Amino acid sequence: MDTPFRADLDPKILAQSKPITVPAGTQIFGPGDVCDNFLVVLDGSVRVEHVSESGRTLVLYRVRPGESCIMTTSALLSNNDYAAYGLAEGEVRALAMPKANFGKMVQDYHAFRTYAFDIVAGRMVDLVAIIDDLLVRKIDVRLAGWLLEQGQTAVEIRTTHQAIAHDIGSAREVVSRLLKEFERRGLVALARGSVCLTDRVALQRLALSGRN
Amino acid sequence: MDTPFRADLDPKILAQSKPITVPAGTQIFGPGDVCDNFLVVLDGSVRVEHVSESGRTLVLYRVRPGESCIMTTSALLSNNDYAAYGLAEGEVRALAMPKANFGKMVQDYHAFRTYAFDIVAGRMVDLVAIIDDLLVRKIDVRLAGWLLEQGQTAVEIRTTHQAIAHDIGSAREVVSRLLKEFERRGLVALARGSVCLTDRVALQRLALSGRN
DNA sequence: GCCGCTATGTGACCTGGTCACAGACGCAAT
DNA sequence: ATTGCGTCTGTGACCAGGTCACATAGCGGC
Repeated sequence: MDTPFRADLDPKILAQSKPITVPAGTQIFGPGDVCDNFLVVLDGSVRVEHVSESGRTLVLYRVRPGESCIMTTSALLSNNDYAAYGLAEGEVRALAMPKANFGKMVQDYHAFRTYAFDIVAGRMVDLVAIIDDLLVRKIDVRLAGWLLEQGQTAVEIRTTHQAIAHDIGSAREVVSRLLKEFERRGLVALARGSVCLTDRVALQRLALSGRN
Repeated sequence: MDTPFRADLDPKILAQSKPITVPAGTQIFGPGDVCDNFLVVLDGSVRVEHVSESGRTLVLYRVRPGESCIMTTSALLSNNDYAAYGLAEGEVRALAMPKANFGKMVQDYHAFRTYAFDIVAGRMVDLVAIIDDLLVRKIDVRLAGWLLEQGQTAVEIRTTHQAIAHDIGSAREVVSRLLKEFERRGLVALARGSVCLTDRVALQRLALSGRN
């Protein structure tokens, strides 16, 4: 995906925002970091996690190609320090724009402003969706949805129950139990470190059942 | 509280954003509404509630004097329709700024931009705090915190268990049970439609116990 | 008083998070 | 291959809290 405002980029500013590449697993930003760049992800994705006061971590959302870490940026622009980590999932290529240039862009380009608002609003919606999920959606439904999302391209998903639990905001034991149950019902096949989707249709049905 | 960017207001724009007053209980905006004004609350507060697909409602945050409904505004600016209600709690006085003027302000005034980012970042933090609460904070702790917050000025809080439950994202029965328990322990005194705080210190201790 | 409405109390039940611990698998060193 | 260790997975017991069903209690209008 291309950055949607690319056509509007001032060549001078574009020249000043350099492309960067970070290896998989890098912590791109952390709580307390001073972030003086506005990042637009070009390739790969950045997982943004919140760290609660109790030390528990929770996946808030993922920054995908064409999107930006504007939450952190705006948090820092507004002197609101915000306890979140950004972790590179896979190798990440991104465009780094110095803070000053970001300000100029917001000021000068209507399209860029709209883009920024889009991102912010999208994040808001993400967060509210999480709240919604936590309050009303059953975990089996969330799990089924997660499996389908991860398994769009391949049948096998390589991950651990622990990681899944972390992603959907639940506990490892619960995920283990549910996956076992799914396996009993023939929806998935389990192996150490992997889950294979064997009945997407049934999973789909389950995932959608919580939506109405 | 005064709007913090007042000094920066272009007189022409200020002239175009008219003060409005709405009576208590008014629904200021609702899902599907076209919001073509940027609102800054001057007096009173606006409760913003999200409506989940299942029909359940949840209090997201309150817009207090000096703050604005920018979430909805930004959602609309970015063509992201967002299922939320805004309800006037008490009589609300506000400054309504037409959308076009808002755009101009963002473009022209650095201080206004910062203000806008502040609000957005603040809302983000609010939402994340809710998620945090839902995941880790025990309900008795949340209830104690809520009681202290509401009872800052008076000893008696006039409300129903149902309303409290709605506010802290729990169920009426749970609130009833906990309040009864609090009463047994001498922290509060209960009557139909009211809760009196009788031992703030103990409540404080309880409210803080979940924070570390 | 009586009626009707809303607020509150309570028990039974279910989901899901926590704790404790037991296996099972995978890999490396010997 | 065997042993050992670390990680991943399975499982039972328990608890907090949400849901359901219904009982009761306060309060205003008649």
